[in-house]
Amino acid sequence: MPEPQGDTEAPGRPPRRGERRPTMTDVAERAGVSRALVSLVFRDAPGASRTTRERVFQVADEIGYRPDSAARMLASSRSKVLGVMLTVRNPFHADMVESIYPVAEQRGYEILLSAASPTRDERKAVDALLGHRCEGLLLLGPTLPTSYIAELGAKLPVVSLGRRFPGVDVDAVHTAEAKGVRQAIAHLVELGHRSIAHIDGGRGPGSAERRKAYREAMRKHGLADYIRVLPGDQTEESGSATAKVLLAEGSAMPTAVLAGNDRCALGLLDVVWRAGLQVPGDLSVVGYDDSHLAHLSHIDLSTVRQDPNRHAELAVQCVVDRLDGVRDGAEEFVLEPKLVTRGTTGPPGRSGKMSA
Amino acid sequence: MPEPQGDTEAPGRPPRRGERRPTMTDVAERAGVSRALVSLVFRDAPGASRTTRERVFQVADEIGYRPDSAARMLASSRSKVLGVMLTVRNPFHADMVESIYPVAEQRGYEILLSAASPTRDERKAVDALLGHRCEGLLLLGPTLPTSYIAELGAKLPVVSLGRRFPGVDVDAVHTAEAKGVRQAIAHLVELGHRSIAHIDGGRGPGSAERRKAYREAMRKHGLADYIRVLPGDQTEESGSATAKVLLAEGSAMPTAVLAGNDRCALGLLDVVWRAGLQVPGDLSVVGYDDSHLAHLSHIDLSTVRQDPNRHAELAVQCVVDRLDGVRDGAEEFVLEPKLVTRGTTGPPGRSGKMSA
DNA sequence: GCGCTCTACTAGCGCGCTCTAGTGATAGAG
DNA sequence: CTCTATCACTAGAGCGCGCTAGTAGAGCGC
Repeated sequence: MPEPQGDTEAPGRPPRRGERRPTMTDVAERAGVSRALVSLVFRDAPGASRTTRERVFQVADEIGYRPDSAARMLASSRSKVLGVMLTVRNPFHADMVESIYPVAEQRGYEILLSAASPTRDERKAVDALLGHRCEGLLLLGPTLPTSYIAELGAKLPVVSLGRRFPGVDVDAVHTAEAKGVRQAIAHLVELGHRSIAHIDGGRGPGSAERRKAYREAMRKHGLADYIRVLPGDQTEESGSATAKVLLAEGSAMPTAVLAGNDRCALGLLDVVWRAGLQVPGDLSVVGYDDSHLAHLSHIDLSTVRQDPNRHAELAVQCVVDRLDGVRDGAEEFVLEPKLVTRGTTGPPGRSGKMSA
Repeated sequence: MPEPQGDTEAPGRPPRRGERRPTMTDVAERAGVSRALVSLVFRDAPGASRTTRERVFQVADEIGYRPDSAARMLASSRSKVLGVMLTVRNPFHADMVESIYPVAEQRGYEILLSAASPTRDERKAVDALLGHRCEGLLLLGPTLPTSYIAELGAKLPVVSLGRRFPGVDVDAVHTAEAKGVRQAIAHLVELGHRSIAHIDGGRGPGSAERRKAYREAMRKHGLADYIRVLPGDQTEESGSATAKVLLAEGSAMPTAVLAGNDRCALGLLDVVWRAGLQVPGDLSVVGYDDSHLAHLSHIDLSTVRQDPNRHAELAVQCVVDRLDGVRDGAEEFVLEPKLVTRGTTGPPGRSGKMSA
């Protein structure tokens, strides 16, 4: 029976659930000023006295007025909204989203989240954002084809986090993958490891660079013979699957593994622990991302830190600067990674449980 | 009418950055019909011939027209948008979000995501959604005070997932916590366990019910003396912390644990595995949620399944029905949980590694 | 011819806001 | 006294769309 609306007559009719949401006009009337003045106050624009300002805010609060962003963006043709496309399961994305909110807010932008998932591809997620008039897009680890990214980039400021799109007019923020890998390998070598394997990240962001850097770093340390890239992707599944493969090798297995990312490292660790091996005694493990997972005290994963905060900050700044017309050409922000050594790395010292 | 734009007339070319985005009027002009007709076509309303319909769509496609949701919701005073508040790190939330999208789409609604996090409380997340004119709200495991929920519920249709708010005019979708717990305990008892502990979920959704049900189930099985509720919350940290406490007890530790949720179970498992104990030989573990994590082959967690798909379906239907005026009083949808036995539960049979 | 219905389409108001171009009112400068 | 400057505020035109009321024309029976 309570149908939404449609009958616009009868100004004083008792509205049902949720009474007509108060508008600027309501505030203006109640405060005894013009609608324009209220608008002024809410936009924090100059031209209103202190007292009036306060009264307007007070009245607004009383009647529960809240500016309508739809009308606002229609009228201003600026939405002040940035769209964020993410994969809802990815913990590193979660970290970044958390950081994006405050940074955007400080710059005066709102955030709209749109999730990609197996049943909802990235294109769809982006489409939703565009429909909501986002002025700029932050794409977290996009796997969209370059041509599509280029098309997007032609329409509005776009920044890709974690993946580069060379030759396309789109900004990118990512870490110097090679450096992180070099640090990780150097650390392991210093601890005395020689047989260091790498679980590949597949088509995931940064994987190609990491793979390449791994090979180079190994060669640089004179360990070319130990180079071993295990196929995988950036999921727990691939980590655990690889773990099983390695465990089957018994004493021939590597003494250290550099995983494609933290999730992968996690999957590997679980299986290894479960098999009764000691970490790092029997196997040292290094992750990549330093996502929330790695911090967890029971995991205590050595990993390559990619500062999600800094990523977020740069990405937002990137887009906002472009919107303000500060910058124009595509730019690439390369962040310094940092190896964080925690409890999953140590000298190779077999504990004798190898065939457990 | 100001002329469209001075230097940007070039049909067929994708719009350059900063170029005025095409409107309905543009489509109408180009197709040689009225604006109203275009509107008609895009709303899929009757009153346009097949041929016209097709031409309009084709022209729209050519110039890259995309309906502006802001204008749309302003004009119709219906946004056709449902807001979803979630905790970005929660895997069970991720599962639900994935299911919510298709269900909402099918019902003709869009979804707006807003994340709560340690640095962005739920109120703020909800505020953002309201500002975007959501017609209804889906709150995933809200921890907001009842009074605030009631306030929200008075304004618009709200459904809470996983947490009940008795006495408030707000719908709720949750599983029959007690049943799930009973099943889990029965399963463990049947396997021969007597000393079954429960890690509490703290203030998390469903925790109170689970705790109570645990106590009752234990009593029912004549195991009142073994009742043991360990303080915790619904994070990995609490699982691992509890694991350490239990491990310190040596042979006095319980033979089975019912965790507050899957994340908690995970934290516990990692520590237990790492300590070299066998699961389920030394300890059986049951989670709660059957989130994505539990499925992972290397975890293979026995857990109480809460169907996220069904949750999503019911929740969306709940809100939509209320919006359509089908229903009015607060309703509670209680779903049947289902114990899923996987690899982390088995008969208690100490493997002798207890002091590892 | 007339009225009637049905289909295909159009005119134009207004959703809640922003923003430009104003209006007075007061104050100091010449 | 007039002239300009500044401040506090207002009028009113849209932003892109939905939607109601309307029109034009075709078809049909009488």
